[in-house]
Amino acid sequence: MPKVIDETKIFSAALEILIEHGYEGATTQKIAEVAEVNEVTLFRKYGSKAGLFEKVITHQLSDTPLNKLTYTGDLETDLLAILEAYIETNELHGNIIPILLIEMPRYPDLQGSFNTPWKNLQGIAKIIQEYQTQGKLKEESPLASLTALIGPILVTQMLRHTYLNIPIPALDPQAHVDAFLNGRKP
Amino acid sequence: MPKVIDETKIFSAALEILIEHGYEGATTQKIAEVAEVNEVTLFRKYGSKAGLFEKVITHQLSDTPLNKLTYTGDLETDLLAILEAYIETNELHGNIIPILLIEMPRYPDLQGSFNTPWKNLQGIAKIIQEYQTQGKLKEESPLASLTALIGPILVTQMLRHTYLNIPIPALDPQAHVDAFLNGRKP
DNA sequence: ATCTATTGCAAGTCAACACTTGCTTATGGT
DNA sequence: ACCATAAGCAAGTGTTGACTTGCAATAGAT
Repeated sequence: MPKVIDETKIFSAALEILIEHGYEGATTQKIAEVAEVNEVTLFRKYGSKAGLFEKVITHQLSDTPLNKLTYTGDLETDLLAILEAYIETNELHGNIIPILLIEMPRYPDLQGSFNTPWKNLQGIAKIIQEYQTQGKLKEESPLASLTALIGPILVTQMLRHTYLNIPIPALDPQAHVDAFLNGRKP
Repeated sequence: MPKVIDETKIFSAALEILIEHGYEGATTQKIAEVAEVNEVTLFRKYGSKAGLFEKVITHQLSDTPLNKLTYTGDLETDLLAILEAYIETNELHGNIIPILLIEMPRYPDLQGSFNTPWKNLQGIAKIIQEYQTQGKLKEESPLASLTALIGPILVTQMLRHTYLNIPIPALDPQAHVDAFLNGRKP
């Protein structure tokens, strides 16, 4: 009955369910229920499920800690900031990055939606490249450095989300940065 | 009309489709079509879709390069072998590890199926632990070392499977092992 | 040659999902 | 006070998916 509904509630509900159940599993019914709006409203506002998720992903992922990162000139500080931003993002929306990476190729509808998170990653690659040209970091594809930096956390958190009965130790950002730097001195 | 059908054909078809389309997207129709058997046969032999996939995963993943790895005493050789086994496994069945990691928590049916690949990972952790106790590798949770070793390839290959229009450089195993070792000297 | 187990085939059931339509209701702007 | 707009509600459509059933065909073991 209200004239205007809370769109952010729709967005956060949709993202939450996407993360938990995947794109197929994120049914419009469930989203409507969690967001406390009528299912029909979703179609009237966004046209289709794909249209909804395009807005959801761009909106919800446009202000993660990951795109507030900047180049400071202090390599170790920046690497730590990158790691912690990634961890925080994943704590906010559990495991969103690998989930998008897996689901994207399956559903072409989602392809456009990945532009936002992808720009974040490219921004980080730029920061790394800066340090490379300064000779503070080994010369290699910045994406290679980025995957070396982020890969281990990503896997650790994926393992932790599987709810296996085996305890997965949390990754220590400082130790990881140290190891990364030792391996990547020019 | 034949009396006995080729079960391995069913298994490989099912795994291939699982990888490409996920668990939900791997419909019994598609599997039957690719495996060239009647859909009804699947239900008669395996009872349900979940039952089918339990057999599929244990069978198809019980002889990957990943569980032929052994401790040789030469650290660098073994690390390289681990990396290459992982890469080969993923080339055989595209990206299977992260896909299972993502899909498992969604479908409890799959939980049992992950036992086989999980044992592989634990076997590798054992090898790493051996080198740690010998003082050839930094002491830390073997799983932490393992994720540091495998994480970067896993992410690289996930990115390559997204078919973004951005070229993702392949990871150089030797360079990665070198960096890993530099970072993990005791 | 015969019997039996395994498969194919056709048809169907039941549920869920994306999406639509027609109508009503309330609210905010004027 | 009024009206346009946005939302709710009920019902329905068409499709697809997992799974079932009944029957016919065939190949292997005896």
